[in-house]
Amino acid sequence: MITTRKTNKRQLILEEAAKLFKQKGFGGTSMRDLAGEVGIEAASMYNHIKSKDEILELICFRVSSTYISQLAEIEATNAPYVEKIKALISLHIRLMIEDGAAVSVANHDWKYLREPALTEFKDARKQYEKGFAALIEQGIAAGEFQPVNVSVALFTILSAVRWVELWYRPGRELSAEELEANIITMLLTGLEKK
Amino acid sequence: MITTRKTNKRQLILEEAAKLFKQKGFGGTSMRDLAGEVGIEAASMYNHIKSKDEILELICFRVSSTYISQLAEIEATNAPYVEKIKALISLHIRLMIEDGAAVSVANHDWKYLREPALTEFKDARKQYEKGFAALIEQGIAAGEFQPVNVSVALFTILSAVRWVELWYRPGRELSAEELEANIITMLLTGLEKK
DNA sequence: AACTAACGCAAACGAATGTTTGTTAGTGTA
DNA sequence: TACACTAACAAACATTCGTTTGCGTTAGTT
Repeated sequence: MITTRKTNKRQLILEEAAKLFKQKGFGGTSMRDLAGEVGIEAASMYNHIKSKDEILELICFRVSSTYISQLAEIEATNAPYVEKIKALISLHIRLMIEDGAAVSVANHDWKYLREPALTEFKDARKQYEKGFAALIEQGIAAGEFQPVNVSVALFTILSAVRWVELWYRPGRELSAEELEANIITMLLTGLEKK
Repeated sequence: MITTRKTNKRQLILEEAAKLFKQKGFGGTSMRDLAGEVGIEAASMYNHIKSKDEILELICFRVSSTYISQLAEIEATNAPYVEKIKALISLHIRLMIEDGAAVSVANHDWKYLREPALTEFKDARKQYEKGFAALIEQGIAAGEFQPVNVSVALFTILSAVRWVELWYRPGRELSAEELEANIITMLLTGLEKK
């Protein structure tokens, strides 16, 4: 029988940590809490991870690098800018639904990262925002979008997509697809009837 | 000379607490940190406040009751629903700019409230959201709005208005009025050019 | 001048924190 | 059989936390 040696317990710790950090915050989650969830003692966790800070770093950077690589893929297509923005909104919603705990942590607890990880993370986020903003800017230049302030458009979209975390639960009123369609309608065509 | 006895130091504590909680989170802010900011020792703060929890409660409920009373005023007018929604968006932006620290705390750290305050706060928020949602629903029924999903519209607006906290600093590119106009355009008429 | 209340401080409290240490049982390999 | 490695544990570590206690000082009141 194959043992569970060289196990994926490290992965389990990261998953449970993301859930707890989302639920109670980084500072509000003790190593003993986390260990309890994993099913071992707090001391035993140090056989699998270096520190509590390392856990936070691993979660945050996995999320940020996912966003950045997906942005690059979308940038590389030659669809209209409307479609690129739709794809980005869709990416955010899908990632939030599939990996909500980790995304939440990257959204809220990144500020507890220690240097140099903190600066690294902020740079990565800025890089992502720059790329996203550029697509909006080019879309305006191409006549596909209204000439709104680019920062306002960018942050409105990024924020609007965050509440999915607070709201979405599997088996709720709206399916993921309907949810996505409604948010895209709201952001691209607005609330007001013309 | 009028003394500073029976002083407003309690108010000062609350203001500094809001700033620190916003900056470092409730759990990340120690009473010693806060005392340092106020200019006294941690022990001395207990001459002015009952506990750290009380500070959080005072901040959160001041914000929530402001929102609720302002919503009631807007509900009472008989402007078109478009104007009511605009007024609500404007309220959120203005409050965030004028009292950003407290609003931030009420948005992020409310989950550290202890019972029964926690339930009270959640009920207040739910009440506010219900009232807001009703205005959107009536606006749709009146033919002023597109028939989007009401929850999606509500949370998109509420979230979109939150990023002002992360972004706005006095003396930045956009004035408060321009900012407000841009966000309203984005939310009511959408990004896409028709 | 005597009293009182407000307000500050230093010191200490127990509890909880992240982490280290020493040890042990089990497993794969030579 | 012998050795190395993995992974678990209990116990203890120093530090930090929110808070309490006791005591001094100051300022307004009688």
